[in-house]
Amino acid sequence: MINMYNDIIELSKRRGFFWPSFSIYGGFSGFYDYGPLGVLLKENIIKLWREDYLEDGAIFIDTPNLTPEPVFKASGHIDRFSDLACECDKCKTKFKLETVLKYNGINAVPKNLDEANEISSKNNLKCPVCGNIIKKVYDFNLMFRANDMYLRPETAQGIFVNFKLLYNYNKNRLPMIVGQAGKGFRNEISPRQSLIRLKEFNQCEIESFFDPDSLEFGELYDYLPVKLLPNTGDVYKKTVKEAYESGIIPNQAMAYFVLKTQRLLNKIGIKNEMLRFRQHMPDERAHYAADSWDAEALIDDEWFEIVGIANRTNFDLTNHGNNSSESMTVKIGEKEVIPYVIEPSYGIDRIILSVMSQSFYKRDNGYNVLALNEYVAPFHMAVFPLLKKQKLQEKAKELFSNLFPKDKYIIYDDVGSIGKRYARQDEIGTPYCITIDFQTLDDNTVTVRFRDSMQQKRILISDLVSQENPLSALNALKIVQ
RNA sequence: GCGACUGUAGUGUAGCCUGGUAUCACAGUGGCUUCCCAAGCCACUAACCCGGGUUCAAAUCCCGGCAGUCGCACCA
Repeated sequence: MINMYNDIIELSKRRGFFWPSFSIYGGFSGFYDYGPLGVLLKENIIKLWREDYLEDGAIFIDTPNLTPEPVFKASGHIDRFSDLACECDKCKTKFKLETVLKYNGINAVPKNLDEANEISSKNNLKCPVCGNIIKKVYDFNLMFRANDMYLRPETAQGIFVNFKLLYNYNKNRLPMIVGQAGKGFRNEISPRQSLIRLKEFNQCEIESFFDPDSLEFGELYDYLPVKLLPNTGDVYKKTVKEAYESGIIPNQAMAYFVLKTQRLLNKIGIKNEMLRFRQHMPDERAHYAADSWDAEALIDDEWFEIVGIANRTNFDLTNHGNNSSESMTVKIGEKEVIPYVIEPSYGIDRIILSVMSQSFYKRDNGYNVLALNEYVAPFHMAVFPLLKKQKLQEKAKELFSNLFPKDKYIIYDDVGSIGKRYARQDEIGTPYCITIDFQTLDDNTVTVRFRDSMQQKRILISDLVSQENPLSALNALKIVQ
């Protein structure tokens, strides 16, 4: 990695997409702020996600970040969302306990701290680094604790604990698709790479509930072939539909969400050739998952997980049913079942970084361009007076206020020269710039300048402001051009 | 968390070795210019990561902390 990535980090800070949090106090790793442009970009992405799932009849909720202990006791996060770890007294190196056991030729797999301590006291565990005997064994949980509560490591549990209310809302029908956009928190040991590994991050999760006997949803349709890496080691480039039909993706609902995710990510701006789906190896899966496929995006030359699509079976509902006062059983016809869950979980911060990185390029003259598409670009268009002349400024402001009621994502700029303003908009991804010049004062025409081709076209102001949607008028103009 | 390297205006940097409070560019503000791809000129604003030590004097040398990059480990 690191070429384009560095440019993105620098651009983001300078222009206001994102930057490290709390930097006036020396910084604090694992936390990032979204700036004025980043907020717009993020909201646009979440909006695409929400609208895409509304198409499937999804419903959405919003639940607390702080969550009481019993919820995570039931979900398995208290016991299993942690690593047994140990530390060498002498050289202070910390290890996963598993690593030290392997090093010492011990095959036992302790399930909890008691078992781990027992193994540790019966064997002399040598430190792989200095050879000293390791005594200190402890449990490192990846959740943040706040008094007797935990900050949720995923938004999903907020949906599971509300299953019955949601099911009732949904008129007792399956499949049921429920989404939540919100924050998740993980105590990462070493946060790295800006938005890639954050301690506090943005998630958009979908929990889709099914009759366990029919893990089927929607219709698979033909779409672009995409790289698929099942855990057999094979590599395919196929449409998702073909992958399902040839058994590479094991169930229809999983295939449906892989396909949906591919299309959504493409729409957001992840390039299809820089996207792949990789199935987890069995030992790689989360404690709740029976099968998992990650969508991975290419940033420079490294692949990063941006979406995880997991088959959670009825693991969560069964556990909440057993540990709470609520039964999670539903009646379908004659049978009583606990629904199965397929979960596509979107890491918004990573998606943002991927989109920016994949959209970024330098022109021959060295100037930056962020070729964001109109769905996610913070601003749709910019309006300029050619010069800082009162008559041009007035005319430009007039055009701005006529366009604004129809599209709020417009920016007015008269700072610096016209060339600088074009360059500035290129760098923040604005697809169209509209310039008022001296000719405008005579014939009410303006120039429209296209970000990607840098070409211009002159049109009548009235042809633009008479449109219900000026952006689509500009899109049409681009196609004609 | 370990190791190596690093930390100077909003951004990117020079200065650090060989101590004397800081260079340049871009961005920003004001002014002049009929100027369509980061134009020019003038003026202004703006920084030595934090703490301690050595010294008459520390951006510079020493120690500690914090943060970043890379490598190892970690990534449910």
